[in-house]
Amino acid sequence: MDDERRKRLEDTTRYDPSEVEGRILERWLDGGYFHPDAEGSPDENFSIAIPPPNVTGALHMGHALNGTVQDVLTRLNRMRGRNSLWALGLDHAGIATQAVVERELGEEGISRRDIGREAFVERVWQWREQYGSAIIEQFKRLGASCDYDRERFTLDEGYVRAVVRVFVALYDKGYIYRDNYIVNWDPGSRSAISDLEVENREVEDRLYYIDYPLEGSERVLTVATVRPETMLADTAVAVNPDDERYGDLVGEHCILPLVGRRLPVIADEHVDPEFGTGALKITPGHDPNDFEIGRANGLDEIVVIGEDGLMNAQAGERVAGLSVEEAREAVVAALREEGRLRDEETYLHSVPYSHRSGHRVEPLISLQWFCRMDELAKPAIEVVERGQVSFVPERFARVYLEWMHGLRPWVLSRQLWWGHRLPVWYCDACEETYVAESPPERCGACGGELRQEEDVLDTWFSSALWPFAVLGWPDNTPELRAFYPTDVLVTARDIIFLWVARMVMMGLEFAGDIPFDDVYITPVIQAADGRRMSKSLGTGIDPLDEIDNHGADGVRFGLLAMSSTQDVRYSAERIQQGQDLANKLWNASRLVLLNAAPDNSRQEQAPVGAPGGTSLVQGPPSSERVEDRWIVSRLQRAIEGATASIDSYDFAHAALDLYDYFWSELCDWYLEIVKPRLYDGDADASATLLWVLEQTLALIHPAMPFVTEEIYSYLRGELGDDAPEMLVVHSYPEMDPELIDEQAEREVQAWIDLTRQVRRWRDLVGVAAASVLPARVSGGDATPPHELVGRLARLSFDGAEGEALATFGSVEILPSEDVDAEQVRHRIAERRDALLSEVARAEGKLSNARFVDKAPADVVEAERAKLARYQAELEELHP
RNA sequence: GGGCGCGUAGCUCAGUGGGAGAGCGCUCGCUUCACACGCGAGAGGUCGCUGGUUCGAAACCAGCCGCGCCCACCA
Repeated sequence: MDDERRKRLEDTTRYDPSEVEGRILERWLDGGYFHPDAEGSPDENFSIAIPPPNVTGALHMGHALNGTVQDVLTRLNRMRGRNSLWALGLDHAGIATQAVVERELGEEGISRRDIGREAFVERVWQWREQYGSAIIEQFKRLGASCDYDRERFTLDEGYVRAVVRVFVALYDKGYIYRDNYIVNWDPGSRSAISDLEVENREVEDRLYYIDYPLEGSERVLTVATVRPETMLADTAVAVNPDDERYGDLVGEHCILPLVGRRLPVIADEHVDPEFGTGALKITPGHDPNDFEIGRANGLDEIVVIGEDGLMNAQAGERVAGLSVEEAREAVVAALREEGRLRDEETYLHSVPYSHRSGHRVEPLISLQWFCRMDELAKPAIEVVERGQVSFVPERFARVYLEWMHGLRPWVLSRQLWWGHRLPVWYCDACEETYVAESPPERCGACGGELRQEEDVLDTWFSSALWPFAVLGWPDNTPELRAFYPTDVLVTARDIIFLWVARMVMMGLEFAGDIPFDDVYITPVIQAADGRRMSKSLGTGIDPLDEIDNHGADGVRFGLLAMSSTQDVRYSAERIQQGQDLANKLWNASRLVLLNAAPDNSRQEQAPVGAPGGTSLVQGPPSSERVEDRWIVSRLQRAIEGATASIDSYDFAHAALDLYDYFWSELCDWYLEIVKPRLYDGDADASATLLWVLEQTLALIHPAMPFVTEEIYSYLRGELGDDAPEMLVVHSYPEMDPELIDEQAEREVQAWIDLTRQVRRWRDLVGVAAASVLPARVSGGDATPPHELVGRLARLSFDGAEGEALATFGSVEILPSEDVDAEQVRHRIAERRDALLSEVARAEGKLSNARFVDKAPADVVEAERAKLARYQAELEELHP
């Protein structure tokens, strides 16, 4: 370390993330550490495909958590010597992106239709060029070690080929087809949307009871509906086949009020006799349920609401051109006028809304492209049932499987401009349809001109190909060969159906293998008050602000520490804890780096041949001192625990256990114990400290990469020339059972217990903190560990005499003017009471014959040992 | 209607069959030569309720109460 660096280390008593993070990131990027060669096999290598953020996106807490988790896994595996790729890219996000650019146009007072499709799409591309990399820069600030040199976009030229290839193949298999079918129509985006893009909201509506007169009779059939305007498209009335009230009417006809159409009365199981009047008006054109009934009974399908959300000509002169709401009022008014409205009441029920636009979904029959899912689902179900793809937490596997078993066809086409245009061409002259990767010049049947389908694909169609398309499929690229299948998918539970399930299906169908082995579902981070984090509610917290205020390491640690198998509330305290930890790491390292005297003679045994050439340069220290063996042993425990936790995706325990090891064991005890030796230039202490620090930094690096890398830049000079250039490619510590030293652990734990007992006693009897109390070792000299306990608990063993005030093990505290005798008596009385009650508890348990007989022997034995300990302490207690 | 998850210290959460834990907050004491983003000590809990299983339950089982989420075509 040169003088300037040393000076800086000495002067910087507070770790400043904002000064460090930018230049560390730059060194990582310049070093190419995130850009693996496409070599080796998927089994040897490690890979993750990032859930591609929307180009319109800004980093939110979900990304921050999700990104941190993926980065921990990627960095850990990279350090383990596996060739590791975190594949990066952005999603074109059809509706979202189109909406952003449309809004921008709107501010200029123009609509997308004013400028036309080509110009509009051009405009979106411009927008993407200008703003589309914002979120990528934000991921960098988090420290995400993605491969920024292999960025993909779901509308890249290669990606388009992948989408077209898949569409055509599914069409050729007969899975993709075009049909007139009832769909969820979103009047907001003016497009069909899939079932998954619909959310149900509780809404208070009015339920109207309408009399439908029976043909040739005075009787009426009363139906109940919340959508009276759709009666204009009614084509039947249905009753339950077992409903005795109406059994005689099945086969008869009603006359539709206002319209006069004859409606057959049919019987259908779907009708609930308990609801309303037990008679259901059937509107196949505007209700999914009625649509099914209609198809089953061969009913006419009439559509009265257009894709513009207005009543169409079919609805009749009276209401044509009106909005749905206006039409409802008009229809109700007309019914009332004709005396057909029997009753109305308020009614609370769930109503479909578009997840995207927020508009109330209008079910209607429309000509769209669909994909059958049943065949694709079968193998995707099997791989999860077999555990070939496993979910963490496990319960999500059931969620996945339940959904997969009831899959309905997927509406693929969207009436948007931004997206993958369907590879479908029509000949207007002869109505021929061509579905192909590239269309023929002219219609093969009649020679007419071909016109490409205007619709684009659901964004999730291209997303479904992500794990292999991001690696270059359909080309047989080196990346595909080296990194597919990926190891793990890290995502949120709300897109298990939309995305995860479809990736499994498409991966199996087109890439010939599962897309990932594990699916780790992250918790949803709620606002601190338990509400959803959202911009509109004002409950969102910007991760970038948090990084500004607490550093990326603090944010990462906090997110890991607060994560769980269930949803969590955002914890500012955990972030602060992470920031404090970074500072503590920095300062503890300063202590070591500024005082350790490296013993270069110990650097010869550099293990070679570790994968990736990133071996530890120093072997473990060989000190015989108990405390040195203790910290080395405790480090092994920390390695074992953290590794096991991360490998089972338990990030909170990994983070908190590392915190505990570092702060409570390494700093609070080992550093305090070893300080005098360190200042004296003790070679064993220095060697142990440097080695433990190196290991600890490596251990914590995946979670807190910046601060550990910064410290490593100072440490590296102490390690010798073989040390890896940067910590990011340092080998990850492995637990060495040889270094576990139970005897040292017991011994030092006893010192710690003793020290704490003395400190507690001092505090309770009110001794001033600075006072050094006279003490004596019963039956011996003040040798270690008493010397040590004396230093840590401020005792002096300088041969004073007198009757002991208190005894802790072999340490006797002697009277002095600093101790208030009255307080001591009081304290002793309290302790006696506590011990007596513990003794009573233990004796009670042990005198219970059933306990002694039935409990395992070791449990009984442990209880006896406790009792003995309490009784011994009682005897030692001074009167 | 079905399913899932959760009720543990003032707050946010760990703990899943043998003496109730962490972080923050709180109290007391410390400018102890790495760190006041610090050091030492402490207070604080009928583990939602009721029953059951067990020698022993915060944990396992059943029921109930409360909260949250997902799925579902009762108009």
